[in-house]
Amino acid sequence: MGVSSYSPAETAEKSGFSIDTLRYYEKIGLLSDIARNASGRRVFSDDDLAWLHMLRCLRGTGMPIAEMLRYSELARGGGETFQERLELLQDHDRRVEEQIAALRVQQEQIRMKIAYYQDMTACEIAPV
Amino acid sequence: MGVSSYSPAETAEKSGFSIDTLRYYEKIGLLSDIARNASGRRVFSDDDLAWLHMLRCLRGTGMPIAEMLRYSELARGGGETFQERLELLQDHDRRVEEQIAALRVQQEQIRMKIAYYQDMTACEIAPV
DNA sequence: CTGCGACCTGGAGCGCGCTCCAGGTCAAGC
DNA sequence: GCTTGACCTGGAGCGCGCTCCAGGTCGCAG
Repeated sequence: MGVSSYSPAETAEKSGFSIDTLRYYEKIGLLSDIARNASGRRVFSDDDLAWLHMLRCLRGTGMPIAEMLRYSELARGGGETFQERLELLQDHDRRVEEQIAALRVQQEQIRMKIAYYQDMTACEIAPV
Repeated sequence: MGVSSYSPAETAEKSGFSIDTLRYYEKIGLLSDIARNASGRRVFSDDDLAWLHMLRCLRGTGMPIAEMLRYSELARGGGETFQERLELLQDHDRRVEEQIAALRVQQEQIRMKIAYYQDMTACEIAPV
């Protein structure tokens, strides 16, 4: 069972965001209500980590900060906003799908080039 | 049969790069020996378009400009550099593969969230 | 001969997403 | 009591990859 309370350094390590980025995200409103201890230092909870994990998925799949901001505003809005959050994620999912498809197509071209160079270097190594 | 000679505007349209980007690429050395007509305007050939297509694949799969520069230096080096070009592309291909795999994993998480919201909104629409 | 529009150049500016810095606070260890 | 080190703040700076701008040239249509 985890401790359910994490220092900035631990949170950075677990979330994959740097401490600076965590502070930045709090500043711009991607992270809200991060607890503080008596001396004003941030104390992250398991919920915060779960939220950071979600942010990581969104960023990692190319969602711009502005849209993540929209999503976190919705998340603060409670159950009223489930439908909107759903639509936002579905739109994003579609873009991710397109992104992967485009990568595959371009990767295929690159692999054709690789095959070409393999032929070329094979010729050099064992000519005629 | 194509005309095999293209204005900057045509080239931009066909390659998907903006005219400004084409100029920028020439300036930094990603494009070399672009022909000029009598009045100093760029004239792109089918070879140039093929090269731009390759650049598009590389950029589109996330290769940084610095590495594309390395690749174009090698390309200028002739047959001597096939082996190096091959290795560069193979390394990149591996990174693209990892990138796609990472996208898939994160997409899966997002889809779990989508499923969750779908349950939630289903409940709201038809409660109890 | 004039106007227009596509093009040229060098260089400044921009948007994004962090990343770094100076100067300060606090708690624990020696 | 003093040092150390993790943390705090507001704000400046940065790297990347373009994108835009001012001022100029050229060739063709009217």
